[in-house]
Amino acid sequence: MDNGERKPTLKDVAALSGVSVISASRVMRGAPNISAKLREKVERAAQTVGYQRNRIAGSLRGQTTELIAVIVPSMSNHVFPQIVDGIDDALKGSQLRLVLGMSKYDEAGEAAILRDMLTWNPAGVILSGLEHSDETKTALAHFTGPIVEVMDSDGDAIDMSVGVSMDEAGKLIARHLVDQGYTRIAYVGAWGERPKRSLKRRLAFEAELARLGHPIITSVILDEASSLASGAAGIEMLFAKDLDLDAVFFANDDLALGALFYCQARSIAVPGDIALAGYNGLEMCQSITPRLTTISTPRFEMGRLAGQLIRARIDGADIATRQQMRLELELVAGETT
Amino acid sequence: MDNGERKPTLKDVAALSGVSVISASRVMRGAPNISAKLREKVERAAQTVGYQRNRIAGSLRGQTTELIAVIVPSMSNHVFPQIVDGIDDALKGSQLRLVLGMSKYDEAGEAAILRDMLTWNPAGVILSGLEHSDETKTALAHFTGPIVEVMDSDGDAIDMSVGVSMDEAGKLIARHLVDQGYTRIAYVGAWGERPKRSLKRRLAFEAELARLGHPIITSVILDEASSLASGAAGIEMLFAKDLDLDAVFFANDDLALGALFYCQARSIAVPGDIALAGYNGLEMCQSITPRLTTISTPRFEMGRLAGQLIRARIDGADIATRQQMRLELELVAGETT
DNA sequence: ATCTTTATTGGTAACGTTGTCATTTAAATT
DNA sequence: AATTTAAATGACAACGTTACCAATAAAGAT
Repeated sequence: MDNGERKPTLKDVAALSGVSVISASRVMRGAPNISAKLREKVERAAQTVGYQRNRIAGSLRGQTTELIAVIVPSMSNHVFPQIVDGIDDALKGSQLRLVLGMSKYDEAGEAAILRDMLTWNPAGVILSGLEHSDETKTALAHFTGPIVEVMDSDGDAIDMSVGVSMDEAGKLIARHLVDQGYTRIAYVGAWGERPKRSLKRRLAFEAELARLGHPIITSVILDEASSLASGAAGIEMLFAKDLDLDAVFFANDDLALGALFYCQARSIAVPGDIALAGYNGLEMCQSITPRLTTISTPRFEMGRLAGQLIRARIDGADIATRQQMRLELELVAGETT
Repeated sequence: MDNGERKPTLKDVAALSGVSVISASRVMRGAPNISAKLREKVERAAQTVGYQRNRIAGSLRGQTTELIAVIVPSMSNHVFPQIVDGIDDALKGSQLRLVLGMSKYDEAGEAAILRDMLTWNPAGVILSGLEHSDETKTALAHFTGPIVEVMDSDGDAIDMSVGVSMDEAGKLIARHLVDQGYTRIAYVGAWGERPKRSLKRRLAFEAELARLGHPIITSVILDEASSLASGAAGIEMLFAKDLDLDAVFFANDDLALGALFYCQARSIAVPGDIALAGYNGLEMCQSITPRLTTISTPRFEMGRLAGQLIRARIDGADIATRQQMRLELELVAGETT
């Protein structure tokens, strides 16, 4: 595969087509004011020598890349892949590329990855959530490109943000459960409440329950990561406490589904014996019987908007539209509550 | 946040610490043979001016980046995110970064993204599957770094590969169903059998069924993407044909689960009325009741190995170990067959 | 036919780093 | 103490592109 020779450069293309290097450059990157004749000559020469642009060189000269740094907690999760998919969708058709890093829900990890990514001079940065370590903020202090924080809308963005309200989510579910007549309500979280937005959601949930006169009976926060298995473990733990609960809200659908399957396997009636609700609105929730009550979050859409904001600022560069977008949540009442 | 000044460079660090630029460079990238004194001076100066490496410049000079181009079909899928997670895991601790692209299951799209990515001079490339358009192969013809194709092991790799055998998967399920006494067996695929490896799996499945004396009754290939909903649509379509089937193998777990939920919602007994089997071994399969029979694929592990191969070749550069790794599949017999 | 304006092309330098080779300094050997 | 070897530092050039400005050619205006 390797013919041993070095890659053809603009110089080679220029030489072959008998034009200057700078003209070849202009043709290759589609700059304006190029005659058809010249364009054709250069394109043929490029074809012949097998020229490939060198974005590294271009980026050095131009002092900016077309790379977007994206840092998410993890990909083993149903949420972030869809965010990334949305970002990619928004970037389609541009020359922008995603550089991906995973923080594993660790704030120090996020800062380290971010610092590394900034050495590539990205054109923009996308982070998840609004809570970041001081290190992260310091690293971004001298970054001049657009920054979008995605997921959460309750708080101040470093630059721009696209998210949903954790506060609203907690309240929505609390009201729904009380409306349905449940009074002895519990909560199950996981992974030590990382990221922090799950904590915000829980606090809003608990506050609203209290306000409605049915304060939370107990909240269990597991150490393990969210999974179907830990959801099952969570509800088992609650049952063991013998608290006569009638409803449980879980930090996410994975946990809630795990609990639902746990109940189904043991013939515990849902919602007869216990009502269950989750958060995220995974496709799964609407396909199973009974359908899981949950809050549907616009994951793909958040990613897409984040990508669009970044792109708009890079392209148009027109205004430093420092904005925070809050998207709507939807309570999807299933048959588990 | 933007203080208006340009970013500090090695020149600034060198000036402040009173050493040469090249010495500052050596300290910053941890080159050998540096006196403690010099190192300390430089590091303090770097700290003071807030120096950040510029990998773009370094990459131009060194004619190589530390970027790994990864192209997968999509992220709205349970398979590829885990592959990516595995790759990231393997790259952890190195300076290598993932640049991600999505082909949307389109071969022309793959080639276009790949060409674009190659303009960034990546150190390595990871693709999914072994089937690629000529354009893709042409684009890679002059690429000198390591290339790993992940997912599939039935066929020739461009360079290296890590995958499982589609042929074996098809046979495993065929034998299992026949062993269990099923004789009137059907298949449901989706998304027009993209990527091609699902086709390979089906053909092996059909061939093995025929060999065992119970040729496939019918194979339905849906146009829509795989999802729980399309799985339900698939089995509904089969029932409508009134073929007196006793088992169905689905192209993946999403489809199979969709079919299972469809049956559960309609009190169709599984496996009494119809047996169902999927492919991938998602966590979900083992949590529901009845547990879904499926073939478990080592997704994270495939990604991890792909990352390790790339990393080994880049680091050690030691041998052009042109290898193809085939990982084991495991039939997970659940209660749906 | 001459003068402007605009479209098209070219030349030079610079982006920030590091490979290569040269030089100086320190350590080891005779 | 003189010589050899190794360690530490430095100078220079080059990686391939494009921003900036200058020059030329074409088109339009008078």
